[in-house]
Formats: sequence, structure tokens, C-alpha cells
Amino acid sequence: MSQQALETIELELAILIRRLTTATADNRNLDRASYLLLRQLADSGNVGVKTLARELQLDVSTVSRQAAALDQKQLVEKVKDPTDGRAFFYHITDKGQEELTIYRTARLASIERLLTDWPSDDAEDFGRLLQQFNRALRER
Amino acid sequence: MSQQALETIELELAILIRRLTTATADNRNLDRASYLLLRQLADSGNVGVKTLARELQLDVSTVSRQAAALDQKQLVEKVKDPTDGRAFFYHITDKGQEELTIYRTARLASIERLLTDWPSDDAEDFGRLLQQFNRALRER
DNA sequence: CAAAAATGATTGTATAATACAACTACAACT
DNA sequence: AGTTGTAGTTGTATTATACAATCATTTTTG
Repeated sequence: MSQQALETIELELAILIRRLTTATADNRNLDRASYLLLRQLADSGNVGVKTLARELQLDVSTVSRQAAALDQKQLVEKVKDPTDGRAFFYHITDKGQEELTIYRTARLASIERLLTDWPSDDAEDFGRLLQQFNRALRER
Repeated sequence: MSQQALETIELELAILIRRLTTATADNRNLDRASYLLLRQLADSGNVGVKTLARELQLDVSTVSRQAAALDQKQLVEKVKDPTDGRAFFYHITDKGQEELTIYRTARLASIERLLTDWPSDDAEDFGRLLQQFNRALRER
């Protein structure tokens, strides 16, 4: 790998993070954090905060608060684990599923707008490389 | 562009942001925000917060605080504009330049570690595409 | 030229996302 | 039964940001 490439990645990543943390901050619907949690819940079904925290690589306290917020908005439901008095399962509600779809569609559209005049190979590559980079981060 | 690619980008971006905002949070030296500001200052020389805010696409209040923090640590110097009693120039100090180099080197090394077994074409492409994506975000 | 408007910067206040540490309630293992 | 472990919540702190109010000057204008 060239030093040049490395330096570009380094700088552009810093800029990207800056840009995206603020770009999504002015969002009335679902914030980025809730979004990922809700997605995870839509996928992994009935699990407690501990499992979610592991899957999302977040502190349990963080997930606990986020889940409580989603519960508040009735996007998820919190049910007692019948076999363990300490534990709970969260699962996404119909309303949660709807919100998720709406939000996701909006996100997709806004990203699509950014990529309008990209060669389609670039879009493919970008997706693949982001995924690869995230995997590297995760396994680090 | 395929729907598939779009969906991948959407998801992986969300994950990336999450991952990187926290990954750099446990940093004792320079935080990401200060880093970009200091870099900008190293490049663009003697300018005030207003200009910096424009260049970094941040609110002046944000930059004002960040600059004050850097001043506190003596990484930048704040001098009165002799021609305008309201205005100031910031410029990076020698200490600031050193810190910047140290921090940047460390960042480069840690990213390099993540990319060790990437084909070098992938690294090139990733850099290029990140840059392209940031440009799209900026011009949006 | 004096009053009003604009401008550069700072400060107050608010929000989002996160972590760590302390705590509560229950469970499991000697 | 008592100790230790575990699921979850809550208190507190930090970082990064924006918007609104304010202060001190400078520029415009009537």
C-alpha cells in the first residue's frame, strides 16, 4: 500500500466522521443510535440488552438507555424473561417496524442522491470496501 | 448503481460512524476535533475563527471553543488583528506542530495496521472513494 | 458625525452519544 | 445459607456539536 493512499484514507476518514456525525444530528425521527439498535432488534429477534450490547459493541448502559427510549416511543416492547427474573427480551413492535422502514427508505434516498453521478463500479467498490474496513475494525 | 450496493453503503456507513466516533473517544492526546482544526491551522496559516468555521463547515461557536482549548494547551497562539479590534488570528505554535506530527503519525500507523492484508488496489480505491464521497457531502 | 446596522468572537444553554462505576435484584454454586 | 456472579438500570462525566444571546468593535447611512 502506498503512503499516499494511507494518508488519503486517514484524512478523509476524519473528515467523513465529522461530516456524518453532524449531518445526521438534525434529525427529528430516529437518530442514528436508535436506528442501528432497532435494525439489530428487527434481525436478531428477542434478546436482552446484554446480547444487544455485545452485538453492537456498545456498553450495556448505553444500550439500556437507548432501548428504554425506544420502549418509551413504543417502537419496541420489553417483556420479562419467564425463566430468569433478572432478564428481559426486547422485540420490535409493528410501529417500530414501520418507523424503521420509513427511516431506512429516507436514508437510502438521501445517500442515493449523493451518488447520482457515480459510475456504478465505484458504488459497488465503495460498499465492499466500507464493509471490509468495518470488518477490520471489528476484529481489531 | 445497484440497490444492493446502495444498501450496503447505507448500512456500513452507519456502522462506521458508530465505530469510529467511539474508537477515538478514549484518546488522551488530541481529539479528532482538535486534530482537524490544528491541521487546518497548519495549512491555512493566520486566520480567525470565522474563516476556520467556514473551512471546516462548523459553527463558529464550536470552533471558538476548540481554538480556546488548543490555546490553553499552547498548541496555537491567538494574536490580535492589528487592523480590526474585534478580530484575532490563530496560528500554530512549534509545540502544536510537534503534537500534530506525533498524533498524525500514530493515526497513520493505526490505520495501516487495519489495512495490512489489503490488496494495494483496494487501499487506493478506498482512499479515492472516501474523498469522492466527502466531496459529494460537501457540495450537497 | 451620530445613530443604526453589521460583524467577529465568546458564552450560555441544550442535545446526542457514549463510557465507567455504583447499585439493585435475582440466580447459581458451593 | 452465604458468597459470588450476572442482567439490567441509574448516576455522573466527557466529547462534540448547534443555536441564541451578548459584547465589543467596525461600517454604513441618513
